[in-house]
Amino acid sequence: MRKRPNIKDIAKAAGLSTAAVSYALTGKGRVSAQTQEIVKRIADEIGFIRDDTAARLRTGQSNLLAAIVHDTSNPFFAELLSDFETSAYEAGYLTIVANAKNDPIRQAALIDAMLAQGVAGLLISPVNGTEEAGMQSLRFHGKPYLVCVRDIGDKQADYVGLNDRQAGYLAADHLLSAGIRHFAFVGGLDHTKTWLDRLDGIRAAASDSGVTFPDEMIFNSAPTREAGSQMFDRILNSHSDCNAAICFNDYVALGAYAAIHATGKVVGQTYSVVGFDNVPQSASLLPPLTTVELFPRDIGRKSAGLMLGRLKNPKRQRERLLIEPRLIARESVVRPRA
Amino acid sequence: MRKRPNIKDIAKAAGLSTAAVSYALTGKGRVSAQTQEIVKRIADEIGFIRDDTAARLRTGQSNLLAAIVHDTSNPFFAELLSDFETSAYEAGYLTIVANAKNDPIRQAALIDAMLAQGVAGLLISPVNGTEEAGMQSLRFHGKPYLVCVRDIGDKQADYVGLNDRQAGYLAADHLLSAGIRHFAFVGGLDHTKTWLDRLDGIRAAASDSGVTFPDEMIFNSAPTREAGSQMFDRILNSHSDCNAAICFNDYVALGAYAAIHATGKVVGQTYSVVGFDNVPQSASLLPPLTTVELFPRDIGRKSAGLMLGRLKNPKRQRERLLIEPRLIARESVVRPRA
DNA sequence: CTGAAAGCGCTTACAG
DNA sequence: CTGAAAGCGCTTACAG
Repeated sequence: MRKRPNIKDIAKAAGLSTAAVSYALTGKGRVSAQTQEIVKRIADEIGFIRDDTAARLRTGQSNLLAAIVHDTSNPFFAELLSDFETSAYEAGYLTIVANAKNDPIRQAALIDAMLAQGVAGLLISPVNGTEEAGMQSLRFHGKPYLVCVRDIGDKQADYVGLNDRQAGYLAADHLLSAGIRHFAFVGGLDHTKTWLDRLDGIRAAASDSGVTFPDEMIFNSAPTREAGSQMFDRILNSHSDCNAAICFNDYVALGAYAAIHATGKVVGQTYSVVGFDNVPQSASLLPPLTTVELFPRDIGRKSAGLMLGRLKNPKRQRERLLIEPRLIARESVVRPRA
Repeated sequence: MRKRPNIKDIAKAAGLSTAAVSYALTGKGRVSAQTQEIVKRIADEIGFIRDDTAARLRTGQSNLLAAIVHDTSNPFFAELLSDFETSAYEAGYLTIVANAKNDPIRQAALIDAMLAQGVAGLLISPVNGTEEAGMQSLRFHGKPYLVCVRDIGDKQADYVGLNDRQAGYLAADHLLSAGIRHFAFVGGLDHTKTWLDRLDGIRAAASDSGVTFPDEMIFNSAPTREAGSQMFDRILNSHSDCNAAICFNDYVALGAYAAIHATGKVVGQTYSVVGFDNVPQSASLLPPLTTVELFPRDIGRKSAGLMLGRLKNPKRQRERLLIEPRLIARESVVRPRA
C-alpha cells in the first residue's frame, strides 16, 4: 500500500508551508486566490484526500454520526436508516450503523464503540427494556443523542417516534365505524411500549364508540408471519364467532390471511383484517390489506434534522416529535351483514 | 460538554507515564499484572473510552469498514448489509453505510469520503454502468475493496455475487419441466448485468429443452410492482395465448398477480408465475409464489469474511465467490392441460 | 518493569 | 499574505 499523500507533500510541491496548504484547502481565507488555486491543483494531481480523523483530533469536530437499532434489515428500520443517512450525508455527515439485536450488553458495547470513534452524535432505537441508565455512557460524555421509535422516557434526549396510541385508535375506529364491535388484537409482545400504546388506542376507540374491548380478545405472539398464522389457527378455532382482527403488523396480517383462508372464511367478505406498517406488499394481497401507515422514512429524516440542529446549537431545548400515522383503507375490512 | 478523559488523566491518577497506561490498556505486556489491574480500574472509574481515531492516526490501523450500495432500504441490500455488519462487528469492526442512489457522482464522492475517514476496507455494490475507472480512487490509495452483487469485471478486487445465470436457468427450467414451452420474461432493465445473466440462463434452459426463447417475449420495465403490473396489462392483452411468465423479481410478480387476476385468469390454475428473491411475503400470496431464492445474507457474510481475510493478509490472492440460488417451488406454477 | 520523547496528519494561535 | 510551532490523544521505538 503506497504512502498516502498528505498536506506536507502538497506543501513541498508548492513550496509552501503546511499551514498555507491547510488554509488553502479549508478555504479559511488568509491565503491569496492564486495560492489556493495552485494548492488545489496539486492536491488533485497527487490524489490527496484529507484525513478527516486527523482533522477531528485537532478540531474536535467529527463528521461521523452513529445509528444503533435492533435490526437494520427490518424494513421499518431499513427505511428509517436510509432516509437518516441521506439527510445526514446531505449535511456532510457519514453514518455508522449497527445492529443491537435486542441485546442490552451488545447495545452498551456498541454505544462505547461509537464513542470511541468520536462520532458527533448518536441515533438510537433502544432495545426493549432499556432504562435511562443504558444511556449513561452517552450522558457522561456529553454526547448528543436522539432516541427514536422506542420511548424510554429519557428527559434529556430528543425523541422522534410515532404516535402508536393514535395508530391503534385509527385501526380500531375503522372497524367500529364499519359496524364491527367484536374483534381481536393479535400479535406483538406485551412488554413493549409500542404494543401497549396501540392497545391503549384500541381501548380508547372502543370506549368512544361505547363498547368495551375485553382482555380475552388480546393475543400476544412474536410479530412475525409464522407466529401470526399459528396464533390465528387457535383463535379461529376457539373464537369462531369473532370475524375481525387488528394485527400488530402487516406480517402478522399476512399470517392471518393464510390461516383464515384455510378455514374457509374469506378476508374482505366474511372476515375483516387491519394491519400496521403498510409494507409494499400489502397493496398486492388479495384482497388488498387495510393498514395503518407509519412513515418510518419521516422518522429517519426528522431525526436527522433534529440531530443536525442540536449539533449546531447544543443547548437548544429538548424536542419531542411524534409522526402521525394514517389509515390506508383498502378491501380487507367488510361491514357485517345486518 | 465535559472534557473527555484520556490516558494522561489515567497516568496522573495512577502516578504512571502515559506509555505505561497505554501498554496496560492494550495488554501488550511490558507492564506488571498489578499495574495493569490498577490502570484498568482507574480507567473504568473515570469513564475512559479510548479514542480510536487517535490510535488509528498513530498505528495506521483502522477498525472501520465502509459499505456503499445503491439503496440501503432495498430489502435485498438491507439483509446483505445487516449480515455484513454483524460479521464485521464480531471481528471488531464498525461499518459506515451509505446510499449511492444509482448516481456515479455520488458514488465517487462517497468513496472519497470513506477514504477520508481512513476506513480499513470498503464493500461496494457499484451503481449500474460503473467501469473499473470508478474504483480508481480506491486503487490509487491501495485500499482493499470488495465488489459485490454487481460485477464490473474488476480483475483486482475480490467479488461476491450471486449466480444470476443459474438463477435464470432454474426459473426457466422449472417452467419447462412443467411442460410450459411458451412464456415471457418480464421486468428488469436490459442494461444491467443481473438482467442479462438471468436472460442468458433462461435461454440456456430453453435450449437444453430443445426450444428457442424468442426475443419478442422479453419485456423490460422498472423492477417494481407498479411497473410490473402495467407491463402485464399490456402483455395479457397483446399475447393472450401466453400463460406463463418469469418475473424479474418478486415485486414484479406481485404486480403480475394483480394484472392477471383482473383479466379473469388465475395464477396457479390458468397462468404460471415465477419470481426471484423470495421476499417474506411471497409465501403468503394466494397462491404462494414459486420463486428463486438468492440469499443476500450469505453475500453479506461471505463478503465480510473475504474482506477480513484480506485485511489480515493483504497479498492474498483475489477471490471470486458466487452464491448459488435455489428454486422454491410453491403453487404459482401449473402444468397446462394436455 | 518503567519513563521521556517522537510522531501519525491535520488546524490554528502566534509572530512576522 | 505567509511560516514556524504547538498540540489533539494515542502508540511505540529507544533508553534506562
